[in-house]
Amino acid sequence: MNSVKINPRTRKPKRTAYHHGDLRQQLLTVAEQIILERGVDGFTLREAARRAGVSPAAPAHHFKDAKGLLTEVALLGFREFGAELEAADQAGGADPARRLRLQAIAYVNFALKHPARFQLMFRDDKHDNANEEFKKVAAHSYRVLEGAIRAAANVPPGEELTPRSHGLLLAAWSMVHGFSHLALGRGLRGPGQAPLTKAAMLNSLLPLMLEYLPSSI
Amino acid sequence: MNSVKINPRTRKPKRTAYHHGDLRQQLLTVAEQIILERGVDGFTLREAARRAGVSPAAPAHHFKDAKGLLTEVALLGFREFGAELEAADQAGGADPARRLRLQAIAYVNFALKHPARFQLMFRDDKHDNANEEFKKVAAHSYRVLEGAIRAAANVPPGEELTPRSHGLLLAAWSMVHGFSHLALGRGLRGPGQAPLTKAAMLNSLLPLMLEYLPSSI
DNA sequence: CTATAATCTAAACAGTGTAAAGATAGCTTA
DNA sequence: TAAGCTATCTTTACACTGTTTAGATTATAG
Repeated sequence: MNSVKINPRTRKPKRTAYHHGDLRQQLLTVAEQIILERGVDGFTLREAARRAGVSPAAPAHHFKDAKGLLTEVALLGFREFGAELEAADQAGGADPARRLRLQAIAYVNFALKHPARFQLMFRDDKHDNANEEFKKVAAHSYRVLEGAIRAAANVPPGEELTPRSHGLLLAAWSMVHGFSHLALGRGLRGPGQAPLTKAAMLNSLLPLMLEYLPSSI
Repeated sequence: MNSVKINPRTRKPKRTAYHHGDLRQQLLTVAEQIILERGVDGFTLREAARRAGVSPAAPAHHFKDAKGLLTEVALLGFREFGAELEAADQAGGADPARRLRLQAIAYVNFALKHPARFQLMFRDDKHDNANEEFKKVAAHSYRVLEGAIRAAANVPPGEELTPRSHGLLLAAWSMVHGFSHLALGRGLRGPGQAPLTKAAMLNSLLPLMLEYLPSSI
């Protein structure tokens, strides 16, 4: 029962059969590869079709259009993102400051590990932000952060955030979000404007900043 | 001597003469209008040429290509951005914490007032980041912030930033940069996921966050 | 086994950036 | 003033893009 039917076409992009067999999944896969190689804006639907070995019109049967495909990629990204934030949060145990700090590291770590995915996730013009499922998973990530803030500020779930705790949330979120964006651009430089490796940004720069992460109200 | 020859073609996009007379400047103007109306990715070189009333190939004589034109727009944006940061810095007087806070407000204010320009400025793929003049003006904005940090941390110019002051810089920069990005996306929401006006984000949300702006070392 | 639905291809259209070749106008120099 | 040179612009063309339409093929349900 647990045996999985492995479709040979899943592996070989160059197929000979008229029907692909697993096109939807493979389009998601190659889309991710493309935005990784060429950036979010380097993505083209035709290139995705090409890599999947199908005609340019084939994707339309699985996704409304290019935006629909990218929406799905972003959605999957948010799912993983939320899960990693949650794991970090739980690793923090009962210490709210530690929960917040580990979430912050996980946030930036995700951005640097999956740069294209991360950028896509926050590029509203590239996906359908009206999509219900998308809004749901995005909101979930937000709520993981909110959870740690509530713990730090002693605001029980259900109650509205106080102005001060709201400020704390904004400060923490903006910090990691801004750092991630700067790190993925040409923003962050080392001494003498030298570009930095991702490892350097994560292991050297980020800890310096996190000294200033507001962790209590 | 000081009388300025006003070229009528500067105002009327629909021109009849073969030569435009002020095409370079007008392309910069309409480019800014286009990215404001349609977003950074909504920009097309042909549309810019259309609005300037010239053929699709005309812009090539003033800018290498579409990227070249956008680079110039971003460069002009950075010039104004740097000037506004500098003005805010000076308005802070001798109080380092106040200098930092006013710069932070100016940073976010610029992003919300010129959303398209701001997004373009930090979209490395949309402009030629090897351009020397561009690097210069971008670096200038950075140095205005650095100045306030040096004052706050008591690090004289010339000396390298201490790790702690470097962290302070990263924290402040990331905060305002991240807030700006979230504010321009669909990230920041009010109670009940309701979208917020720019005024609300600037006047209600931002001050809450700035309570946590690290202002001393 | 057949009808229907799902999935794909082929062809076409309007749009894009940019390159090449030619037209026009402004400017310099005699 | 006239000639020639250079800057500026147009026309045309090409290779892309996303998406639509009509038709081909295959899978599947009855």
